[in-house]
Amino acid sequence: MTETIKKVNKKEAILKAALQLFSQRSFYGTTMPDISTLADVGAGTIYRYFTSKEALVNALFFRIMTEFDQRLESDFPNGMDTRIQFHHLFQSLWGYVVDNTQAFVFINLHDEGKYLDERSHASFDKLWNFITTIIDKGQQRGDVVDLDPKSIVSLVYGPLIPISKLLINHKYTASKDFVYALEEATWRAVSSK
Amino acid sequence: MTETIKKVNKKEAILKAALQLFSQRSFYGTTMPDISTLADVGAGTIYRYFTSKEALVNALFFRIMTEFDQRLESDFPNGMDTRIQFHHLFQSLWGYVVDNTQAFVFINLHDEGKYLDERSHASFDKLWNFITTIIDKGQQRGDVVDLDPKSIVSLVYGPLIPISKLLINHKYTASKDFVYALEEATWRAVSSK
Amino acid sequence: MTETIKKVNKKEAILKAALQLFSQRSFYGTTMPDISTLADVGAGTIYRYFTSKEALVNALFFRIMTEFDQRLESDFPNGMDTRIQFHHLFQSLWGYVVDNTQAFVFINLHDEGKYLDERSHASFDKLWNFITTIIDKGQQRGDVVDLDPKSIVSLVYGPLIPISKLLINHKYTASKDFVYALEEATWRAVSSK
Amino acid sequence: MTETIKKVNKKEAILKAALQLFSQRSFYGTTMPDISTLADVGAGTIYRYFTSKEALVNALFFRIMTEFDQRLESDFPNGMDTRIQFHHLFQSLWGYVVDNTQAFVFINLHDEGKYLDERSHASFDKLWNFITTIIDKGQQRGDVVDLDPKSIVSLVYGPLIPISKLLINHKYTASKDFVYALEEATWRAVSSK
DNA sequence: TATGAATGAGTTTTCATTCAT
DNA sequence: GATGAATGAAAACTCATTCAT
Repeated sequence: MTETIKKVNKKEAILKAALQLFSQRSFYGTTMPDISTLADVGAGTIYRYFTSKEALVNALFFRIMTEFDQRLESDFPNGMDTRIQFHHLFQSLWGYVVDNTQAFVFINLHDEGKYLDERSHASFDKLWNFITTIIDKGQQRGDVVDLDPKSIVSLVYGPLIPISKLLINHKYTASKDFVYALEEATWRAVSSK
Repeated sequence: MTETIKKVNKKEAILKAALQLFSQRSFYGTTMPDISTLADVGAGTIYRYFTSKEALVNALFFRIMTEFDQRLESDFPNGMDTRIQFHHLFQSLWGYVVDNTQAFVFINLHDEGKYLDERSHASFDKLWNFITTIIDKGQQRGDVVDLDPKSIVSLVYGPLIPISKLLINHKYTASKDFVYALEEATWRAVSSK
Repeated sequence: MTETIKKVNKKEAILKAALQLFSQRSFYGTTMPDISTLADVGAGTIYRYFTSKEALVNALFFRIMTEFDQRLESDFPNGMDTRIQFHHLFQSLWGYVVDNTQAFVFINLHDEGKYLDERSHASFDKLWNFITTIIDKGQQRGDVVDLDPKSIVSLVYGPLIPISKLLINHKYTASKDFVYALEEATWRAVSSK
Repeated sequence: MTETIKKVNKKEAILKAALQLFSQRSFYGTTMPDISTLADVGAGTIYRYFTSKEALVNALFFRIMTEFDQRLESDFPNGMDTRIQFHHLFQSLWGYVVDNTQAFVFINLHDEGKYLDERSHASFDKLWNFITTIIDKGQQRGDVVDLDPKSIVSLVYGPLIPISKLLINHKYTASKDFVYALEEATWRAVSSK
């Protein structure tokens, strides 16, 4: 029992430390001893839970993408109005970034890393595809402007990248009202009229 | 003559190789031999032109930011209508990214690096401030929506980040008409009316 | 226990190897791989105990000077006759050089090195000052010839430098009687009559 | 003519710069670019006069030892009284060290270097043997104390080593009277009576 | 199971030497 | 002859990973 809890705690401590350091210093800029020190475990202990540094980033990346995707997909108002769906999408996207800024920074710093494996790439694509599909359907209904779907996703997702950097550096705070105003602005860009 | 040309060529070859590798593999993921091999110079030669690996990224970052900023600022229609100014800004931004995709990817991968020196940071801030000022003035004239200027800059600048990754991977092509349509969409997001 | 012993052994093995190589080939003429090979440890292991090559010479220099100084100062016949004090000084000086010839060669090869830190310099000065003080007091008592103290110290200490080189190369052996005869000769040089 | 002078000047400039740097930083601590910069010649120019760095130290060492030896041997009062001969030896030794302190420091820092060739070693031995022979003859005449000749040479030569370091650092000045007093002290050590 | 000392391959950097001008 | 840019072998140092405890 205590054993299991401890085990979980160590693994979680390692993942937490890794997230913090990878998002601040990038994959190659972070050393395994850095992680073990921050996680307060022995250097060798990391290798009990992850076979290599690459395995560690991949585990982290996959977990984060999965959580992120679940946040977007859970309670998604399927079958409802495009505007309602967009509202849900936008708010869950922003909600995730505000609550998990470090994780979002981590994603955008690492999504092109050549150390990412198939599964990690797939988890990234899954989220991206989910958003694309929503946009797609909106276009089919004639509610969303007729542009390449990837561009439209970029209009929605892209602004979060510089903003997440501002949030991390505490140069920015996102109030509820603010996010609503941004949603309106983004919807103006994206809606067919 | 030949002397000077050669010298310039070596330095340029090193900068070109460094840009390519840094934008693909990041700063720490790129080794000096990687660069010297791609630039087709001896490993020691890099150190004739740059005192260290850090000095090299900084020289590259500063040069790129300066060129980028000049592109935005040159021929800027000062004193003209906000819409015209926005048009110029959007088109020069996109023009730069389309023509220098690698450089743009490089910027977004490195702008938070702790190896960047004061001058590099200042060159980044200069461009960001230039855009912010344009937005600011538009707001003062009542043409731009009343939101935190940093958010508005993010709405304009942010989408280019995922798009530049798509451009690099040839998963995307930006036609003239397309960029015009995107400008319209972005203007809808940003304009107060 | 075994842990501690091993640890001590590795550090000591490194210091021993460093002493041998530095005294034979000088600081810059000795490479870290040379040292690690002779000490029979991995190249990286040296850096677990010493932060840099400079830190290693300094640790070695300080340790040697401290031991040397303790040898001279321990059991020093304070308050006794100048001749007795000179006897003690001369014998402990020679005793140290005969027993630790390599260390003495090391000292004289490195005492002017610009890689030496404050502490190392201070440890060298401490020994030199100790000898100078003895000579000084002898002069005050009128037992030692009236010459600049540094010169007198040089008359006592200087001859050991070429002799230590001869000892190292086994071109010389210092018997007890021999050292007594040299003490007599040196005393004739140094005594006021 | 001018050519030849220039040539001589360049070679001399190189040797002068090498002497200064080698005596301050030792052989391995000095780089060829350091020397070429101080000599105010191109890096490649050194190789017109000396085939390698080793050849350069050896040329320098040999030249210095030869000059030093000539100073000792020239006008040596052969056939005269031991005391007179000792006077000449001591004064020419000190005269050389005072006039060429850097050269003397250079000698003592490099005489054991493994980069020295046969000729350099021989030039060092020649001087040492010259002194030894004088001592030897003095012993045969019964004027010099009966000790191993190498020890006696060390008594005469050794004190100059710490003193040359003091002279270089301007912590010491050797007046005529001073050197006479030191000669007296040294003669007391060395004379059989 | 957890540790962290030890390792050596790989990284950044230096420098003796060459050679085109 | 003189130069100094260019080189690459070798140096100092780092760090992912292993393994004895």
